[in-house]
Amino acid sequence: MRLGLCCLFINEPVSFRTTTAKALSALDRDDQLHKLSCICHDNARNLCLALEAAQRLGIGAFRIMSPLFPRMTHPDVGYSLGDLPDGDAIIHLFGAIRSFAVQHDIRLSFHPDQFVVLSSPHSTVVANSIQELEYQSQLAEAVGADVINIHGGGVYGDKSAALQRLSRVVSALPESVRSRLTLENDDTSYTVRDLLPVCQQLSIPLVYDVHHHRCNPDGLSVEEATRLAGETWRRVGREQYCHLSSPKAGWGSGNPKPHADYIDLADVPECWRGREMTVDVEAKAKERAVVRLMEYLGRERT
DNA sequence: GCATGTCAAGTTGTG
DNA sequence: CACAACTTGACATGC
Repeated sequence: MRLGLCCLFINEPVSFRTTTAKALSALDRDDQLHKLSCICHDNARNLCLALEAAQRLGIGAFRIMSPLFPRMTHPDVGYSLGDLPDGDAIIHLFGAIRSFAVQHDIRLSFHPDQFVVLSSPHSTVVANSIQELEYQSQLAEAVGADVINIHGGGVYGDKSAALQRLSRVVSALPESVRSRLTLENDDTSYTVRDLLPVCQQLSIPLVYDVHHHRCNPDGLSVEEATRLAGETWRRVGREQYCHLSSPKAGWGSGNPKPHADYIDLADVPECWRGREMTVDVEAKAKERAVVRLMEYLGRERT
């Protein structure tokens, strides 16, 4: 089991910067690009630091923050890598990141946020989503990330119609996006059972989030969901990817959806132990939670 | 300096 | 019907 960290560290000196469209809009274009260039360059350097820290801690995967290049697809202040004064230096850093990740076998992924909705009935929402996916696939290509993971999106009162729209949009995506795209079961709308047919039909792997499955069950057992999702990965010859978290308020009462600081060992499925797979740890205590889980699992084995 | 409100985008579910 | 949750800062502003 390869354990992964999501986006941030709490104890390591790694931080990512961002900016807002509003702040940028007060500047003229040259100043905008200068500011963005500094931020992107900084973020690329911090991504190097992140991978070095991950390697040192024995973390085997890292999810890269969506706004690594903030506001890149914004209609007013958007830009491309070539527009940035430090573009060449950034490309150089990306090459270094890529080879470091390969050398130390750190798997990289992207997880666009909730605004990427391919099942939407609104064509502008879908068009913006595709543009965002193209941006992320460009970065993914540059740093060697093999996964861009998204949710099914909204239901709009008719799940099968929404799934049909999703299928149609996914099958028409550019190859640079499609070859990395994965679908994940969520905690309100789309379950493993809902997404499996789409994934099977389009040869898109399914990221199995066991916490979402427990919050939003579909009749499949954890073992069945793990196996069925695993087949979508085997079919494309890639290592299975799963997500894991523990409920902040426990399973007993209240809302189990918010994530706890650490992973409760009891929430790690029995059938995952010793299995060849990547597991992103979604926990508030970030790298400390990953390290603690590694220690738990290691201790358990002896 | 430090605290606080704000930030592109979508959808669902709750109060 | 309005607003928080998702997930979470970091930045900009104002004291």
